[in-house]
Amino acid sequence: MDRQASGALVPDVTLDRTSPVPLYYQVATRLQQQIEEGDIPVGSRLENEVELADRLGVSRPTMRRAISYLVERGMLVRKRGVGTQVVHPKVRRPVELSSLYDDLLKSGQAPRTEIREFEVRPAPDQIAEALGIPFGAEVTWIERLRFAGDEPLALMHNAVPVDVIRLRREDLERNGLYDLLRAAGHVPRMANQVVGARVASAGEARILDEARGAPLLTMTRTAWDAAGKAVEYGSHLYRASRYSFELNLTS
Amino acid sequence: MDRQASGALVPDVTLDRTSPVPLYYQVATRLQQQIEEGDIPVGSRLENEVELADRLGVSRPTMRRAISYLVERGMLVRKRGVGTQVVHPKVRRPVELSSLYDDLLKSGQAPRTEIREFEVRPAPDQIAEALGIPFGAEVTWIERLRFAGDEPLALMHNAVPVDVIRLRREDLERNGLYDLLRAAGHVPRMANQVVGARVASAGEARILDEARGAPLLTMTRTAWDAAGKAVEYGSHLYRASRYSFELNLTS
DNA sequence: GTCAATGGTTTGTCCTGACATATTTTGTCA
DNA sequence: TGACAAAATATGTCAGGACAAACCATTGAC
Repeated sequence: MDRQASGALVPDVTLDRTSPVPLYYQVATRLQQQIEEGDIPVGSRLENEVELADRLGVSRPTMRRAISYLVERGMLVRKRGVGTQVVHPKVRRPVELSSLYDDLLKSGQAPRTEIREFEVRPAPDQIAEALGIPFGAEVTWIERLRFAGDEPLALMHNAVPVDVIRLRREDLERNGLYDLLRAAGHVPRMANQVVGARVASAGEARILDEARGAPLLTMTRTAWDAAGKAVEYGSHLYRASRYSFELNLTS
Repeated sequence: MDRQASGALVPDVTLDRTSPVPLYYQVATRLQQQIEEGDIPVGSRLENEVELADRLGVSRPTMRRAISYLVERGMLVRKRGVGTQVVHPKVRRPVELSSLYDDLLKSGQAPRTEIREFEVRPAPDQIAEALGIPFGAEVTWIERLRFAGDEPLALMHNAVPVDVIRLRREDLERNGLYDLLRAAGHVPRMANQVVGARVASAGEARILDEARGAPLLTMTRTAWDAAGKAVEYGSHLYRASRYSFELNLTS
């Protein structure tokens, strides 16, 4: 019997030690590729850490770190005394903080944005509190109507502190708010969302091209960047007939 | 000038090296306590890793691991060349996979459950597919009406594969489904949720004590345990007038 | 024949040591 | 005084070794 029997064969990978990309990350990325492409089948056991590290020419801590990375992302499961297994792809999808604009782009629909209101003004108390900024601090206040194709989809209200990013109307027409925030270095990393439902008022129904009394999804959100700075407050209305939230959660 | 000036003082902690609890976890837990109790103020910089490790009598990798643990939970932020800072508590809440039952308990309301249907039967094709089990495999099928106080709150439908847990009607009346799953060793770790809205049919309105046409929140969810085994499928209806989802997301 | 002990395999934890790299501060020179 | 260079400081990465603990399968005793 030979060591190969102990686990699925992980193909050799070429590592670049001169690259600024960390070794553990290179290993993790190749491993992920091979899993996604099916070179390492779902449910199969990997070779043990020591052998793997040996064969790839890295130390065991580095190998462990690469594996840990994939374990945290839900692709692998480790069991002490047993080994490391590839889990089912269904469970693998990463949690993502995405905006409606991103979602539409990904699903192949053409997002279009009509800006109905755009002004810099002091934040209302309730919003200042949600953002954790002083009462009366200035924010950019936006009302946008988001279309998918020709159909209106969502009526969105946002407040962004002016010291986070100086928004311009033109940029907002072409890009999603989250793209602009990311580009400005304020990557949204955490968010608190409340999702509810109510029926449309007459005015809302007219704007969204729905009947009065139609069900609407409501979402209010506060988002923070990695440093804990509040970057966005949003209060949105979605047509329930055309949109629903898809979420992937991890404990 | 003395080294103490380099960062906030982290009080000494007592570590138990004979305990089965890992050192890094002991360190992380004490650190978390001190942050939560305000001993280490929000926004302050910690001492550098080497000093901290030195003073607590652990190696730097162990210290780093403890800090990394808190960084992943969003309590600390590290910047290379700068230091480690305590972030604002608002951002800190951990992502949790909780059930409605848990949520109600936490918010101090008294949850009560009326079981309207309970049977073991072959899974409908659509549900079998969501769970990733063979067509016709047996599941426990449940319809429950959940009350908060005296008011009906949600009408819940669930399917749980029989090989995951053998549910009993009595247990479900006293406990939430997630508690039972946890106790059986199938801790829900990942979930895919779709949240939408629609108006109540006449039958649904009668059960939920709402008017016909009242807005309802809909949620369908599939949950998996750490090993990637599907443990639960749920399709729920919530009264929008009495309930909304609160979510904490991390990228 | 059944149950308990045992040994091998594998991951989990922890240590020491070293060098790399990003950032800020200090110091020097024009 | 201003700009650039160098040093100090902090986290990031990587190696190699050692022991602990959980799990599984086999062996052995009753």
